Amino acid sequence: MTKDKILEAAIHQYSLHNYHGATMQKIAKEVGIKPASIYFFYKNKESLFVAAFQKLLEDHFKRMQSILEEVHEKPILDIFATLIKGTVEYHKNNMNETNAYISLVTSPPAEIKKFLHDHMNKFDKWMIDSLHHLIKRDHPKISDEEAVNLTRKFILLLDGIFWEINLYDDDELSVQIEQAVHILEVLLGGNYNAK
Amino acid sequence: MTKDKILEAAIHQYSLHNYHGATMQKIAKEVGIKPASIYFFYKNKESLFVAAFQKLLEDHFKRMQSILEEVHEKPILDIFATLIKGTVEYHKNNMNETNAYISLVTSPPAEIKKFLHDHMNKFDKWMIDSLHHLIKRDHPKISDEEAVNLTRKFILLLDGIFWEINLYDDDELSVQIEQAVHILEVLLGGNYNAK
Amino acid sequence: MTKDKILEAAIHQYSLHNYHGATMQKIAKEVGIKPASIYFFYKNKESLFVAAFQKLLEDHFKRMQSILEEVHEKPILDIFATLIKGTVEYHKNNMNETNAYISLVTSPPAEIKKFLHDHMNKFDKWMIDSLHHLIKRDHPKISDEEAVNLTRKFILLLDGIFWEINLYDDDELSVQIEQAVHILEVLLGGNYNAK
Amino acid sequence: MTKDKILEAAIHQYSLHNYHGATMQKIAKEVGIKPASIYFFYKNKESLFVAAFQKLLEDHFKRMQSILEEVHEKPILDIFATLIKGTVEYHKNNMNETNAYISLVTSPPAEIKKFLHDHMNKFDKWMIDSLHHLIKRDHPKISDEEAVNLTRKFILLLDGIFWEINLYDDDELSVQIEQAVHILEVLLGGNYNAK
DNA sequence: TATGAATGAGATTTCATTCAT
DNA sequence: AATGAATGAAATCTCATTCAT
Repeated sequence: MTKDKILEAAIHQYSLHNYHGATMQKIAKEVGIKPASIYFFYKNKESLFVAAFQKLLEDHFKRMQSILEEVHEKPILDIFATLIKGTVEYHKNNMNETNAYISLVTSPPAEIKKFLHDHMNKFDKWMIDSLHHLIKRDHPKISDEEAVNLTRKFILLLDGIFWEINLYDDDELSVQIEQAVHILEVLLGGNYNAK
Repeated sequence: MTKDKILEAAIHQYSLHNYHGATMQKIAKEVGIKPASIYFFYKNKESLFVAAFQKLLEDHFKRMQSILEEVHEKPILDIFATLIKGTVEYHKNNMNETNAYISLVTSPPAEIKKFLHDHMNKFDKWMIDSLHHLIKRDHPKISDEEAVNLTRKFILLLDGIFWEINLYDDDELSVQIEQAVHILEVLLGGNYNAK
Repeated sequence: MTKDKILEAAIHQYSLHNYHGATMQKIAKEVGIKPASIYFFYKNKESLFVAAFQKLLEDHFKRMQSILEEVHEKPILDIFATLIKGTVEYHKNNMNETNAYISLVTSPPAEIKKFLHDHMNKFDKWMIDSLHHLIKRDHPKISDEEAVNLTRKFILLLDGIFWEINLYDDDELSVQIEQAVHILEVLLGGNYNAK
Repeated sequence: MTKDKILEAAIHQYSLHNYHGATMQKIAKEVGIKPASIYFFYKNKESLFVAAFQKLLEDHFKRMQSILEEVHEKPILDIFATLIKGTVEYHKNNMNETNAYISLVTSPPAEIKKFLHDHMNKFDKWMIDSLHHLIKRDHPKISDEEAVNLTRKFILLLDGIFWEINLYDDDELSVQIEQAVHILEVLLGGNYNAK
């Protein structure tokens, strides 16, 4: 559908050139239509990008949910590792969207700032709740506070890996993922010297 | 000096609006000159931004070096903590430059990509070398491999915190910094009898 | 059609002010549109002028062909005279195009140099072939070499007249045309003292 | 002297890009000074070019005079031939100035039109007078009217050759010069028993 | 649904010129 | 005699948008 293709092209162009550089011209060209035609589907550039960003964030959220769903029966360390690897894999396979997502988070256009903040809260809450529940399932003796802190540490590591997707090539990134998993192992098991 | 003021204004406008949104008009206005005057100092927009980005990366590097210099006599855990806090503090105090730095890293203009990559390599190499040396100083029994891995873990945590500067407010960020320091403590065997 | 009107205005402005003086502003004003609209039809100034110059040269060629066609049944001296007078008349009536043509030939923009050279070759070849054939028709005893040289002489005289269109007013030019015709008469007939 | 070098650079740039394209920037660069420095010597662009064009026309005139002076003792046909060859040679060796001269004649800037017209008249008058006198010297029987017409024919041929300097390469031009000389030979009765 | 044609606004850049030094 | 610094004006071109078809 043309409307969806416009959305995808908008995200792609945004990932390449940011808001001001993602021109209606370039978007239209990528879709194979004329700029005037975009206005049949979207009122103007701003509303096109509001729609594009919503799709972007929702896709990202859904993806994270589906990863968690797939692995939620495994032990918590496996879940952690799978989430990290799944995140990396997803972003490697969707660099367009990921770059757009990063640009969006780091310098959101004024119009979408509120929407973005709400989304982030929802996402964080969901992840903390889900992980907290799974930690307690596997390690019933861990206190609530410890479980929360462990979740926070996991998110911190996930954010570190996420940022490093931009900085490192595949091999270096694999090493960093190992480091992250190893940290979680230590935190969960205490069998540090066992490694 | 006008030339330097132009550079700073370019970075500021870049942090606000990215490359295409940082117009010569806005930059000139911020400096208090007319757009045409910029061309006396810089051949064109591209070369202005190449100069701006070089300054940005060099400033960032120098700042990290000076933080490390200030604390290098303390125990390694303090150094880790200070580096993390110093990084956060620096970025909080220089949001212009930080946002510009992030935009630059996530979606660098084609012309500066090589320069950026070289800089990143230099910076990483410097940080790994410096920390490796300090870890061995305080924990002489740690093997080279372990020291390298510890450094990598520290960088991973630092990257996580760095990314979260964008996402969290001050209080939340403090909590995350605590988590990071706690992880490093654990890794260094602080409250782990296992080590 | 707007596209054609732009072309004509470009030629006119070029004849008045040369390439750098023929601004998009002036061209648009002459057409009755805004400068930005030109870019709907032509990618940029350069490609507009490449198109304009092609039209210019083609028009000139076609005109010369049609003159020759009209008179080719008359005796060769009449043909010579008609070609000279036709050339002058055409240029007097199309001073825009003629001035543009001269500017083009004397200082062609780099982009059109090859096209210009090819055109000139084609034009020369056509004129020499056509005239050679007509000379032999009327004066079968003239050798091939003599016919070629006579053609060359005619072209030389035509070029002289052409250049003098710029220098002389109408009366002076008429005198010069007479001189040219007289020379051709002499060359063809040898009855020099007859005049 | 800088003032003269500016003049030469102005002519050169004019020959390359015409009035609007010959910028103070380019002229200054060719001289090796800064644009602002030109204003020490010339009030503004217009007065610089008035001076440049005067020099151009005077140089051209002087050159023609000196050629004539060198050969005025030879027979008239030799004088004709030498003038033609001298003109070509001069222009081939001074393409900068020649192109500037042609541009000037074909599309003079408004400010210099009067000066140009006066110069042309003076030049023509001088050439007609000089040649008329020399024709009568060698061919005392030729009537005044015939002498005038012969001079006109010579000028016509000279103009033809002049225009062809732009169109033909060296070899082709040599052939055309031969044609011109041959015509003059015929007109002077060289190998025509009819006269 | 889609486009051709057009435009106002504004972006980048160039240019002639000025003026203090 | 020459320049560094600056600017108003204008040139080229882009961009979001409109509207009739």
